[in-house]
Amino acid sequence: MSAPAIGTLYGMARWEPGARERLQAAALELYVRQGFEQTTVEEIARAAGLTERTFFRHFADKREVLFNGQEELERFFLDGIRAAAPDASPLEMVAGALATSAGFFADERRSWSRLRDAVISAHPPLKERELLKMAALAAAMAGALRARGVADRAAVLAAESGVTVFGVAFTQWIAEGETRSLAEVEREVLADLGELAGARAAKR
Amino acid sequence: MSAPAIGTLYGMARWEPGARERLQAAALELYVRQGFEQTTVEEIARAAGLTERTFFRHFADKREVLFNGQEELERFFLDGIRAAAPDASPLEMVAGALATSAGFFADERRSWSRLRDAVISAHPPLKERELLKMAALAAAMAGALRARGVADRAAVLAAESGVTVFGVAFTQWIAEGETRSLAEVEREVLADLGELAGARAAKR
DNA sequence: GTCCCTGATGTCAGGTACTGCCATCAGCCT
DNA sequence: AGGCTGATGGCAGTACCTGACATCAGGGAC
Repeated sequence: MSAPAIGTLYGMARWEPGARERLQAAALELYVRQGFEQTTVEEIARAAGLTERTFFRHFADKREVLFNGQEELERFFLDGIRAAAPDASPLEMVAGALATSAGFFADERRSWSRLRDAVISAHPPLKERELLKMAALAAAMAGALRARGVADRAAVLAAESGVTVFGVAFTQWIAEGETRSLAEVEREVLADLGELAGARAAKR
Repeated sequence: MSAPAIGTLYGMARWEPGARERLQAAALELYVRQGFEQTTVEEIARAAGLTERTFFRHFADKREVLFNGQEELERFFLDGIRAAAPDASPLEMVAGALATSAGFFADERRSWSRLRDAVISAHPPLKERELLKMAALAAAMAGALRARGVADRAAVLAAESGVTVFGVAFTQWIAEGETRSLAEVEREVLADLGELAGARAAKR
């Protein structure tokens, strides 16, 4: 259970460290270059200097290799909800989660995110996995909201709306020419949603 | 391209008609009885009196066999949007789509829907496919909203919110003991969403 | 009636994703 | 010195899915 000695000064490890990261980098690169279906797991593994068998020890399947920081992202969102004011409304808690989550996506990540998103959007199997991750995120947020005393129905609706806002904001954040931070865009989209729900006469 | 003679009085067709439906019924039954992963396509095909190869002529993959009426469901939603009043707000158009869509789920379908939903919810691969279908539905609705003059951002938000409401309402509709129609439940959930977005001080 | 076309199905071969099981072997601990 | 640990490799096997070709009843053309 102790952490392995990675890159000590006194000797090479038995294997090149960072196998997992090498696999992820190789997979993204290959998926971009030649498409998801045209890339075999064997190919990815060899590009990372490993075997197919080892690939499946690090990732449950061929898609999962592109979905890593999920637990961490989830932690950001949940922390945001837990840090909300005691008397905040459900949507305010979600707004807090969105604000916190933006910390996960620093500006340096933008172009990498753009690349990754392009690959995922271009391949339905990858899109499916992403949707599942987002659904899990929404479910976790709903749980956190319930833990804060929000009623069941409201918790689910608020959480799902939060994920929707995140998705729309994220798409805008990686759009060509967009320079604002994710947090800024999220605030704008959230405001749009409020306007949409509040408007009774406004169209277009 | 002409319709095949199904069940004429003058002779048996070369093959038992309704192959597609038999495959769907067999698949659902087997998925329920022994689980999705424990069921092979070969098994489904044999249960329907066909071969594995024929299964894949009717359905793109092992999951797709449970997702059939997608185009029809989509048509219901889109018709609802197209039928909305010219001066309706985006959310009102979505409300119209929801109301129309409820026509797709007559009360006789409720227990079948419950069974199908239980299987899908219990198996992540199936859940993934369902999420993809719902995302496609949202995208189609957003397109229909844009065609009605709704701005891009608002169209996407309204469409995604509509799908969220549909999902929550559907879950409630198939809940044990629920007797109201889907349309009624949808109205309630939609009202809850409005309350959530409009409330600035209301909690729990 | 004969011929040919159509279309749903079957058969077969093959590729790829994924899994179970066992072997290997550097580094660490005792 | 010896044994344990843990990441890896090798190999066999199952199941998903596809392409190519064969089969053959029904129906239309003549």
